[in-house]
Amino acid sequence: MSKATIKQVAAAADVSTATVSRVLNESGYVSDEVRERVMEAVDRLNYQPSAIARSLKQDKTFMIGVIVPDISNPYFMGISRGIEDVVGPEGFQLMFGSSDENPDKEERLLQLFQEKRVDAIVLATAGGNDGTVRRLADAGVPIVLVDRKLEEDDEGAGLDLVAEDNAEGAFRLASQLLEDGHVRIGVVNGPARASTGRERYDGVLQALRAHGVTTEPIVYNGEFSTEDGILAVRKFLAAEPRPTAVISLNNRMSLGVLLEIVRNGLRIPGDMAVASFGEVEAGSLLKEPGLYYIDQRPYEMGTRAGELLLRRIDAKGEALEPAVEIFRHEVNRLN
Amino acid sequence: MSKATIKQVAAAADVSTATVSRVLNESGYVSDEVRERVMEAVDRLNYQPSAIARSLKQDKTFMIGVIVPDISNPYFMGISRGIEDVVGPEGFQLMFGSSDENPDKEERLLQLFQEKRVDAIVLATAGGNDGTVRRLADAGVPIVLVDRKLEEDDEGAGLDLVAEDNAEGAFRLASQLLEDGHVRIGVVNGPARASTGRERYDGVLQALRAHGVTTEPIVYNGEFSTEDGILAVRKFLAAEPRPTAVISLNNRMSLGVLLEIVRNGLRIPGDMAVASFGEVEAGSLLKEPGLYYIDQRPYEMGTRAGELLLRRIDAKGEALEPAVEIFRHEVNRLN
DNA sequence: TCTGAGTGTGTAATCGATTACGTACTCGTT
DNA sequence: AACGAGTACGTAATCGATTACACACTCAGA
Repeated sequence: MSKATIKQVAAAADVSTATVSRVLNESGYVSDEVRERVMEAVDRLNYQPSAIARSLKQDKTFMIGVIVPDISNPYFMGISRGIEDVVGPEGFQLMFGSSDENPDKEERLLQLFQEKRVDAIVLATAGGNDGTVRRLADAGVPIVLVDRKLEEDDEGAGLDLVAEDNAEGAFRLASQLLEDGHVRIGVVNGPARASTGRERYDGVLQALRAHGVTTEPIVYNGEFSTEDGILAVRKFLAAEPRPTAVISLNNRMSLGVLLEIVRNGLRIPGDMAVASFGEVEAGSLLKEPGLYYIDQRPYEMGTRAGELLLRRIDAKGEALEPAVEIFRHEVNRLN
Repeated sequence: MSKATIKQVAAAADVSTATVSRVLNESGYVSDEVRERVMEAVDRLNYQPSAIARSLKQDKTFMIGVIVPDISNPYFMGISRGIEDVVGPEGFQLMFGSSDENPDKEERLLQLFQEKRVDAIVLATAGGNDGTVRRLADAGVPIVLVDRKLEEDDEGAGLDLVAEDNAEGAFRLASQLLEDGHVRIGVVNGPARASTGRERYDGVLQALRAHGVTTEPIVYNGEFSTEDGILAVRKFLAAEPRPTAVISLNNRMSLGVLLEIVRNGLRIPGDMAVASFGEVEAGSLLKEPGLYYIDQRPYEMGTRAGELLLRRIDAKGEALEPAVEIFRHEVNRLN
């Protein structure tokens, strides 16, 4: 009862495999009578063509590998949805891998995807794999970078790139706190491997300088996890003198920041002001309004990435000049 | 510079393709000298074997299809992590599909996964595809149901099943509210297609009966989305008489419930008590403690599902008697 | 010396599709 | 009547690996 092959269908319908293929793909000429015989055989045998065999012959898998640092982050899920909504209608299926911010795991995924012969790769890199990425690109695998740049180069380094204006966003976010009179600011930063972390932190420093603040900010370096936000707040609360505001450079960490501040019975922004790069879905559960945040547009970034993917896949390896798309944003205040 | 084949490697190392294959798979005998020549050719040509070709020959893709109703729900992400942590070390890669609670989309995914010849399928069904599921199972595709049963049958219907004791959990959850003196309770229910929705709602009804409550609960039927929680609360607040407690039968909807109650300036549980089937990650952001919830154990469910998968894959189509695993839980109170 | 087990390597079939090419028939045109 | 275009279908090569089988050689034990 299992897996019928095209040969069996051909035999059952008393035609050649070529004809069966023609019927199923609606290519070439087939008489109505034969078509019907084939169709009948197809669903009598419950035949499902093997995408494996097809891919081998056609050198096309209709699969797109997506590598993100944290699959449970709504931000990356948003990007994925955007990609899928664009490439899905063209017949492509996404294949996910989460690197968990771990460059080694990311490298394994890149390798795996190449072996699986995905038609293209979307990469939000955890960093540290410039060499592997370049090898793949040289081997002709279409690659679109999202959210994060490679380490070595400041531009997409010859690859398509869809990212955000991190420095500018962080600058504005920090400026808000500064204009509210905060001077001692705790910064919850991500790993230096991630270009987003580096750029956003630079933006904060620039804002401090622009506002004539010379005291060094107190910094916590984490891995973009909720737990990191919690630990950062603990560090800040124990600091002397204690900061009056926290700026968190990633949405997951922001949630941790909020949870820990609330757990300590402090009020936001009364006792501790908070600014977040990225929205916190449940932020409105807070007692009082006043949370500053930058709302990113992951879905739009995803659709744009999807378009770039299709463009590259259509180009079939021909050299295209790399597209770079930078999303800008505004600072918002909750409620 | 692109895609070298095993034939090119063989030529470069001046051996047959069989020998190259033996070197790469460490099977059969190969002399040290030849092995070295081959290895050298492999990385000089930057050769990556084609998983496509291998899969065709070996009838094994090392891919496991995972179909969930909502990929952005941390609950299903937890299950997925559990699965991955068990099957990953055995060389399997997960391939995701989100049905968005849509039976048609789910059917397309089932079909797609069969064509891609995944080695097994994990299904948290949106409902309405009993026929297709059974066809796949008959065709020899190992299938493990998680979280939700098929519609027709009360047991796994001959398939492996990892689920929760929904009726019991909902019974306890509702009982808490009842014991606190609530009589008018708003129930935020999911679609009847989902077995979880049906069973949990039954549990609530049983609790009402057991506590001698005869007034009909006021019910909102949604699709397990956050938006549904919001709409449900609007309905309840407009009802006359207004319920004093809400029980939400799914974590996503619970978040919506909390958000909308807070948005209306009401206190939890003072003005409106809330009980949730499933944890709400950011629940602790609430002003006051008092949220009842059942904490599910998606990760453990995932690992169990992973084990069942491996068992079935190892069995290679031999009939195994179906395993059914039901997780039970306790009611907790936040803070 | 003969035998058989253990090594080392190549030849060719195979997996399940697609597709280039060839053949044959039917018409309408000139 | 000859020709070319359009229609209908089959044969066999092909994609890139794995693997059954065959062959050849080495060496230890009888």
